[in-house]
Amino acid sequence: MRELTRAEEEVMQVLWKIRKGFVKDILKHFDEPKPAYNTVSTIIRILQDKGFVDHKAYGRTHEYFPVVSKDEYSKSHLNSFVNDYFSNSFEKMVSFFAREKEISVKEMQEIMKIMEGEVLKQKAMK
Amino acid sequence: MRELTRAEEEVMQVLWKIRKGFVKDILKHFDEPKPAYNTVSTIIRILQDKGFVDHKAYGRTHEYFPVVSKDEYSKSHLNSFVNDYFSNSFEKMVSFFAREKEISVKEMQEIMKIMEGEVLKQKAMK
DNA sequence: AATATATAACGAAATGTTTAGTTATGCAAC
DNA sequence: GTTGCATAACTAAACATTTCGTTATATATT
Repeated sequence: MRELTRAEEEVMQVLWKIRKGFVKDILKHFDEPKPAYNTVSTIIRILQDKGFVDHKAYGRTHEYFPVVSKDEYSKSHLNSFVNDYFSNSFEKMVSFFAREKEISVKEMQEIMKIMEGEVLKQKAMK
Repeated sequence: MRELTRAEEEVMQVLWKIRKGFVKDILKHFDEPKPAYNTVSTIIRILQDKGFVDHKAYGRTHEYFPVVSKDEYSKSHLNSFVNDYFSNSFEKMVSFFAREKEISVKEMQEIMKIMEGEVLKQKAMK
């Protein structure tokens, strides 16, 4: 999957949040100082070319929506990251962060509970 | 922390791997088609300006080494990612990937073992 | 010392990204 | 229908990144 540049990513984050919208809707969600209308419009056009968004036309105005979901992009992005920084081992990545104490005991236990649930689900499927 | 561009990141990956080296050493670790010597040299200079590497001079030749460790950069990069894509919740990120079945039962159990170890360590410290 | 070699610094061209002015077109208000 | 308004398309300029040829300089070789 192509990578998003900084500006493109910001537009995508808005679209993922609002699900669909016209350029002016997207613009509303930018913090000050807001970029010019045309700046957002151009980025949207690039995102269309790259296949990240598409639009539905109402006469001359276009309502844009994501074609690539935030989940899909997250997945691809994190997989590359884990590949480049943790020799493709998700396990190494998680344990690195556990050791770095970025996550508290409570959080770790919460994660473990979720993972136990997944383990059971997968076993049940056999 | 500043972000690394694509080309910069590739040079850093080599430096992190070899720990220190002259431009020609870095060049050796690139896959074909290798970039020109000067391309790597220029990128190294940019990385020095950005504070990611420094060098030790032996007369006119420079031996380069990372100033920012791979761990530091990983940490900063993943924190931004988790912030942007999982509302800053590491837990959400892990459980998303568990659900996506990107990790096998075996791997999850391994991660759980590591995390249990961390939980115990942290409790012991109290 | 003269020449060759290796290196970093410099400069510049090619490419990619970001920003926004200008233009053309359709729609609404009059 | 003419005017004004909103919009997307087009265009171009500013800026950033990537690539590498050229140059200057130090060191090694003869």
